[in-house]
Amino acid sequence: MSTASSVTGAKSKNGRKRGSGVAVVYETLRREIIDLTLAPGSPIDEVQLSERFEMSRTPVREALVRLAAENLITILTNRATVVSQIDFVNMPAFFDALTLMYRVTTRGAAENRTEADLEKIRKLQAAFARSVESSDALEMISTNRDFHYGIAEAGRNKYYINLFAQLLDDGLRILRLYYSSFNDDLPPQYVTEHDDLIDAIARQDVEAADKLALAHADQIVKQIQSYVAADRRTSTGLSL
Amino acid sequence: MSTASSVTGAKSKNGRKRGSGVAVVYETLRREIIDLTLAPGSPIDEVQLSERFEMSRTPVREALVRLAAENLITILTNRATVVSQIDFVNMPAFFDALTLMYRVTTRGAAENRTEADLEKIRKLQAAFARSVESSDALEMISTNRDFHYGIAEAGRNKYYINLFAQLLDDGLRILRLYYSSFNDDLPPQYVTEHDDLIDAIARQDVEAADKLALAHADQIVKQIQSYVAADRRTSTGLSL
DNA sequence: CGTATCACACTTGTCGACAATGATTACACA
DNA sequence: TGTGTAATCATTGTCGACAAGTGTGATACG
Repeated sequence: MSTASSVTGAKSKNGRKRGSGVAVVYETLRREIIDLTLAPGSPIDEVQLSERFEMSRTPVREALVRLAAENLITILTNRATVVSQIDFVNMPAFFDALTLMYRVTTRGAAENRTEADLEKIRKLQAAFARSVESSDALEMISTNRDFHYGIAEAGRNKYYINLFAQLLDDGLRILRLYYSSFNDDLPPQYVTEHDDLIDAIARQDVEAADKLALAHADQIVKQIQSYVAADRRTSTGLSL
Repeated sequence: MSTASSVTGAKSKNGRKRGSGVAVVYETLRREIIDLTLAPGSPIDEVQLSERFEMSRTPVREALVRLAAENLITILTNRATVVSQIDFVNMPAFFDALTLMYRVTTRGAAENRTEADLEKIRKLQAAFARSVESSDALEMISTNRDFHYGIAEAGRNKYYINLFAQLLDDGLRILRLYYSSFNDDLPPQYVTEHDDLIDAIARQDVEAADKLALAHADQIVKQIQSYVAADRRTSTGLSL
């Protein structure tokens, strides 16, 4: 091999493999949107992105189309592309769907989990517990999401997994928006609730898992609601 | 206005408005895939499509990316793009999700329906009844889908609406695959069940609506299962 | 001083061409 | 005759450039 770029495999002059460009842009932007690194409403400039990722506008645009399909960005034809706003109007629908998916995925996990699933879920829970101990709110949000996503995967229903992922990511944006509010008072009972959830799944007690998931969901919904209610920035039309 | 193309609005030389190309390709292909005009596994050629729709490959590719995001086509990087196969392996998950969405959307409709919703739903049901009377199986499948989608819209939960739409479309492909099987024996009780459903939604009886939706879903699931069970083409590994 | 109109600049949508990758075919050798 | 290899071909991924809208700012007028 004579090209001076890397050890692993054949790459083109840009240092990328042929079809990988879109994926990089897609995943990077996706992460940044969910992280709120890109604030809701931020304009997205194609040329700027193509310069940043060192590729032409074509693959960038394809990545944007994918993000728009997931409703993470909004493409205004012939006008501009912006990061999608957090939808406070449909909040009740969001809570409803989130609660249902918490329940259904947990039930599914209790029914279908393998030993390997349990092991993975326990690892995710350990990561969550660590973040709680170290009072790292941002890490808590993220590991909590991963924990429940892991449970959903054990349920093995791709329809539920996909919808749940979307809901969890939407929730991530909301929580990060308010994360400073709960920087101090961490809810340590979440760790216990997670442990109970794992127990129910382990002994395949579907009904118990369902009840615990419902209670857990209610808890989370109420917490988010209290943040939103305490913040009247978006609800009132009073600007300045 | 001096350009010699049309009356309504300014169009470019192709007779299309600027950002509309992608949408046309997307919607046309989407329809053809769901209609099984494009059979599962069919290869999709970009050049061929760009000739057919009289535009360059770029907008065609963007439409394909959107279709791939909905899992209607499968893009094999650097290789080929094909119409996604109907997934018989995940059939149980499909039935599970379909049943749940039938229930949840019907409940939602019972809770939130307006008079305008009811009127629309009744019209959709009338269309369904007409197709049953005329023994038009393909039309039945389609109007039945529209009827339940209309109910979902009355529930006003975009998360449920989106998932349900995906499930209904997946189901459409399966039903069309087997539609010759029920060309003769039409299930007339479906019309009655739909009427009962409308009644429950009209008087906002959530529990009754739920029960009816569940029974209706079971009915449909069993019907599909019987088609699939009667056809061993895909299940057995015996080729030829 | 406020408002309507026009021209300019900027961003997006589309195009045609080139480059890279995988499949196919022909061929050589065992 | 079967198998491994190399060249050819078709198709996809990417690029740079052009065209068509939109927003903005300057200018003229009331």
